[in-house]
Amino acid sequence: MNDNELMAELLLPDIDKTPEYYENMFPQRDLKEGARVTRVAPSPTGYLHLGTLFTSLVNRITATSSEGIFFTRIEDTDKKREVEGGIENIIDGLNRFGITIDEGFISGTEEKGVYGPYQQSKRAEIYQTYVKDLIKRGLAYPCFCTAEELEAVRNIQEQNKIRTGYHGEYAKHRNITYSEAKALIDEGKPFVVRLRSQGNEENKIIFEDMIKGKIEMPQNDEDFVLLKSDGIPTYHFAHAIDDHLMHTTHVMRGDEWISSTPKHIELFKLLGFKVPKYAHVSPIMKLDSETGAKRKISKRKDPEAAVHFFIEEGYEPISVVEYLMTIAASDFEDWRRANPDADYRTFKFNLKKMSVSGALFDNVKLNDVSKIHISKLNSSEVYDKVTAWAKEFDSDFYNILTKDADYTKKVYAIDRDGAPKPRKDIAKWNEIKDFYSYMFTELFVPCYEMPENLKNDDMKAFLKEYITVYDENDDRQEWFNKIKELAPKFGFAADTKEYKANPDAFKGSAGDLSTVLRISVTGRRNTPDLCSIMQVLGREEVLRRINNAIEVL
RNA sequence: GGCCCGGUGGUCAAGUGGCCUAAGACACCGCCCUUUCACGGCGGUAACACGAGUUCGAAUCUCGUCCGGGUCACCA
Repeated sequence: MNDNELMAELLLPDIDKTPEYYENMFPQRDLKEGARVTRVAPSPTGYLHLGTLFTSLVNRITATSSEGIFFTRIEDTDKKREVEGGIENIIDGLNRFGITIDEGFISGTEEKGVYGPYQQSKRAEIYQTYVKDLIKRGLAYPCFCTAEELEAVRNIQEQNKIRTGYHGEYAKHRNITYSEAKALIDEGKPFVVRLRSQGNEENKIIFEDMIKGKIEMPQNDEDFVLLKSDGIPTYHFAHAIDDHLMHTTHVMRGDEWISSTPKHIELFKLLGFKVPKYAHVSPIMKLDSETGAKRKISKRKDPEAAVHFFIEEGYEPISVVEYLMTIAASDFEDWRRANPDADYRTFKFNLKKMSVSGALFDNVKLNDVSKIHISKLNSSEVYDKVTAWAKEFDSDFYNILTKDADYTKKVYAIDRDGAPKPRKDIAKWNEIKDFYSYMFTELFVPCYEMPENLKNDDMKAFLKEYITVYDENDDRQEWFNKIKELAPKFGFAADTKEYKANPDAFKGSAGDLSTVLRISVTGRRNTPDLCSIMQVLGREEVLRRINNAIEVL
């Protein structure tokens, strides 16, 4: 055995397999020409982040539009940051937003597919096998530096304005010999395994990013860590091994990874792997309320960073996804207009149409997308969704809604079922409670703020007269005709045009009178069609409310 | 600070040297429709960061400046 082989045995004595073993175990995928294999590789450190949802969507749709595979892989190599239930949070979140998973973790506990395990903490032996091979080939070595030593070196580098990092003359153990290493290990010193980088900072590396285009950077020359002292790999190494063995064709990830891509490319080449295509996705930004600056959306500062926020607010998952699609593909909105009812998954997604710079998260636009979606739902769909939401987040409201399901559905049917132009006014379910409060006696709060240009006596007289002609069976036309017929009796114009042509001749118009009625019945100036509201409310309740108004005025 | 990436209306953006007197969407404003609101229709306000250069011609190519973002870990 030569020194490198001795070193490999010294460092990883228990590893008895070779890379070939795994190469044979995970052969090429059998997919059609051009099929793209993509993945999302989250760390189970908390809730599903908006950015993760976004990149997952992009990965998913890229795979879908090429009839490829989209899989999940859990990057749990950092025990310190791991959170209880982290895998469930993320995978269930993805499922909830309709991001289907072909392979890998498909729920918090179930794995699917033959390229696993899909959890890095369970792949230690695989990584170590490849590391051992690298050591044998003289491309990796042990480093015994402590955190303090590394820190000290960095300080010196900073003082002397030298690029920080473990490279060149600052790579203390780069030339360590077998016997030196053996002595240290016999002393029980912990070590990491570092790459013996073959790169040179003077040389440029050029790679084609599928979103950003050509990127030119200095080659990596840092002897970065491959295996941490606990034998678990760093992200960089795990990425190279996993995406090679799982045959990922397109690595699409957040653009914070651009700067380490030269490391990854060096690894792929040294390992003899085919370098995947890279696509770096721009982050979703937000305007910082304090500084006014545009910055990456942050889990700590922004509630909407955790995707669960949208669920709590009562957004439809599909609305959020559709909104994200408008950010992901600049031609998506045009497509959507041309295909208003098509499933977004049939949209032909093109990475080239992705924005190079980060988009500001636009809640107003999200609401617009969401309103359009909800306007297409019928009353029983709305009923199902609202009650499901309320059951989870507003139990008082849930009880009110379900007390009389048929009644509640009738409420949602107003201006919706069969309406030629359905209302576009609800963006999320938590708005419903307030929006329709007057339809539920438990929530109704009377309010008699009448138009200022009208006299109380006139309004009172009108309402008194109105209840004598009111018929709950009137259709929309008859209903309004009655108000129009009453109008002249009190000095109001029956016709709006008539009133506008000669406003001084009247106290107001029939429109003003219907406003009086509207406020009496609902406590609001603005509501959906009043005639329908009164029909749903029923004669008894309507009369009760009008009589109350007469009393108060 | 080094290294990357970016900068078109308030926002998302189209744009690949002449078709740009710069598209569209959201938001905003006005008018119309109208029982209110919403919807819908019509119209409007509003942008190529700045400076040089290349060119007959630049939002588009080059350089510089400024601004913004990312990254420099035994974190991902």
